[in-house]
Amino acid sequence: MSQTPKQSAERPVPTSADVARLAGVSRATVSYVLNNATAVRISEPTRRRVRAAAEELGYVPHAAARSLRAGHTRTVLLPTAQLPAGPLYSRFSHELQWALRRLEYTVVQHGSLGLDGDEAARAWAELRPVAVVALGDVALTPHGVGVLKRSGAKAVITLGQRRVEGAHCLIMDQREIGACAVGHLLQRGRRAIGVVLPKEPGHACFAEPRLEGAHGAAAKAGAGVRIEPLPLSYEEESAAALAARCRAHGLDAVYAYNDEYAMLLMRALQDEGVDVPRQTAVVGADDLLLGRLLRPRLSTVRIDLVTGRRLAELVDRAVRSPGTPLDLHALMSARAVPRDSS
Amino acid sequence: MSQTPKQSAERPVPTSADVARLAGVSRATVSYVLNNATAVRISEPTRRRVRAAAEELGYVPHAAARSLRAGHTRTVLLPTAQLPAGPLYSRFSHELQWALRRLEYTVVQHGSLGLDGDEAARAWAELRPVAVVALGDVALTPHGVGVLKRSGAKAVITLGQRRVEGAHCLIMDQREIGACAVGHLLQRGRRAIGVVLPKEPGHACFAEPRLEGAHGAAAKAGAGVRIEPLPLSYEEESAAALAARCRAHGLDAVYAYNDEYAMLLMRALQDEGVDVPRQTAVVGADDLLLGRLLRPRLSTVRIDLVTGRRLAELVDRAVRSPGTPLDLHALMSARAVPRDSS
DNA sequence: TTGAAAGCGATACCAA
DNA sequence: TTGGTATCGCTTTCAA
Repeated sequence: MSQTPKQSAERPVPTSADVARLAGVSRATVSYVLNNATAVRISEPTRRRVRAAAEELGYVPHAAARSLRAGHTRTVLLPTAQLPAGPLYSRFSHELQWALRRLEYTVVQHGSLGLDGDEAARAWAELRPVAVVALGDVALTPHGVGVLKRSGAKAVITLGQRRVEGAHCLIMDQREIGACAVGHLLQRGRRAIGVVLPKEPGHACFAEPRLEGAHGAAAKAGAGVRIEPLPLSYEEESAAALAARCRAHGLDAVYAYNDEYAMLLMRALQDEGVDVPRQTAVVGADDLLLGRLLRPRLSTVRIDLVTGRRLAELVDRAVRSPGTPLDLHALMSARAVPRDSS
Repeated sequence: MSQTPKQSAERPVPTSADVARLAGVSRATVSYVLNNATAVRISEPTRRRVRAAAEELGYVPHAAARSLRAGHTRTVLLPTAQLPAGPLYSRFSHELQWALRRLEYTVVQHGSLGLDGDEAARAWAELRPVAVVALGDVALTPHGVGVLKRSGAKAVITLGQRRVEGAHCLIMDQREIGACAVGHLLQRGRRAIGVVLPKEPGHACFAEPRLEGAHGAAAKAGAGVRIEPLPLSYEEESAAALAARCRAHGLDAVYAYNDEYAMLLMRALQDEGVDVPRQTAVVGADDLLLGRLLRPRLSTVRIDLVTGRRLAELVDRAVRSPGTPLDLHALMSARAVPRDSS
């Protein structure tokens, strides 16, 4: 009857004014009804008319107009690094997004794409996000933080190694992982320890601090301990070459960055005729299920990361009461899980 | 001098009017200069004054205001499923986002969070996305597509099993993978074939069509071929139990959904004393590097997915010329990679 | 070459 | 209880 489904593809988006016209009320009333405004009492018949009109026209409010008027958004911006890292990280990021959505935030992913830190911050600020959560090694300068805050960001949170002035910083000390792995190997009596550094660029921001942690643990153990950085790309050939070098270097243990690289290297060592763990111990990190399937079972470092949900709550708190510092202890913890490869 | 850095944290976001005031010009001129308008000639001194003023105030344009005025956005909305699937998928999704950003789109992730298909579509339409790319098994009805298109979406693209009326549909036929795996096993003379179905919910939308494809291949091979669905959760205990059942069922081959589940099951079979591939062949899918490290090396189905970059180009084309159909052949292809486990 | 002003869509104040 | 209207920040025609 009153519908015109044939034109539906052509008809432009109805606005609240269209709804008002159809319902025979003012735009103000439409707004009150559709937003369930409590400060104003609208009669039940009017409410019904408005709702019916909105329904009939297929009215959908315009988020940009609303937030322009409101002066703020519910956008949480997640700057994304170039390359994805492992499964742990990817799960965490998904969890975080899901939890933020649950809290009624709109999640916007935004890579910097070669812009330098401050240009990127400017680009992000155009969206007027209420919060920015920088996960990886995203370049964020104090100036960038200032731009974002001035543009309305209630919270700028970084999750990483470095502390950035002006931002809430949740430090995730990857060094602990390297220290943990090497600590374990030292305890097992190993003294010449290789540390794998993935050649794939996305891993650098994790790999470097882990190596640093390894060095730290070695230094603490005193002289007579050697740490050897070992670049490795995620391919069988590279692993085979490295396995040969391990033997040549006389290493009696390797901490292989994470379980995937560890599995790769362990296989290459075995193919090279090296007895694991007798001659060379191998330790990974992440405690992947797959590591348990190898023989010998892969020793690893279990990383307990804060859940995405927990971080989302923190973001929410920071947004609601800016200024108060975030207290997040135990953001990340690591502990060695000895199995059979070390 | 003219700066007031102390107040920078308090000072509200400068608008183009502030820039205009400081530069001693009108807002129109500011807009012209900052957008490099070609239709209008502004004198060089004026340009300089405007730029300097913008710089000094730290002016950042307001994206919402701009798109409100423009009547459209550059937002591409990616509805996200509840749970992340494997590494292939995750890499693809990252690639896509990156490529879209490169094409100057703003990527917004937006889960449906328990809303039904049409409510979700309404929520998405509030953002007035110029395109919607639904990757997984996102519930999108013809009505939902209508809402989105009427709200200004130039392209609604689904990438999945089902065709949705009104949307550009890129069909990714997962059945091909199951068919490929089972076809390979049949060729190897196997006749009683188990097909693993992950119990983890995020995989259902891939697993079911793969099973269907397996059935199809079996049917084509004629009678005497048996397909047995095997639920498995991603844990060692579950795998051990399943391995025992495999033996009891007298299966001579298993297609294990993907390489991760295959690795898990293969180990359980071996622990159970089953000779792989002699007694039971095992095939995975995804061609993960790790599968090659096992002994026997894991046979697999290699899946060649369209690159994220390619899909991003397609989205861009659909946005620029709506109406024209998308031609994407070879969206996905699968082929068996026989190694030693089958 | 520049400025004044209309208007994008939604909201909230003030009157009626 | 409801309606008129100013406003958010920006772009773009039309005049000057």
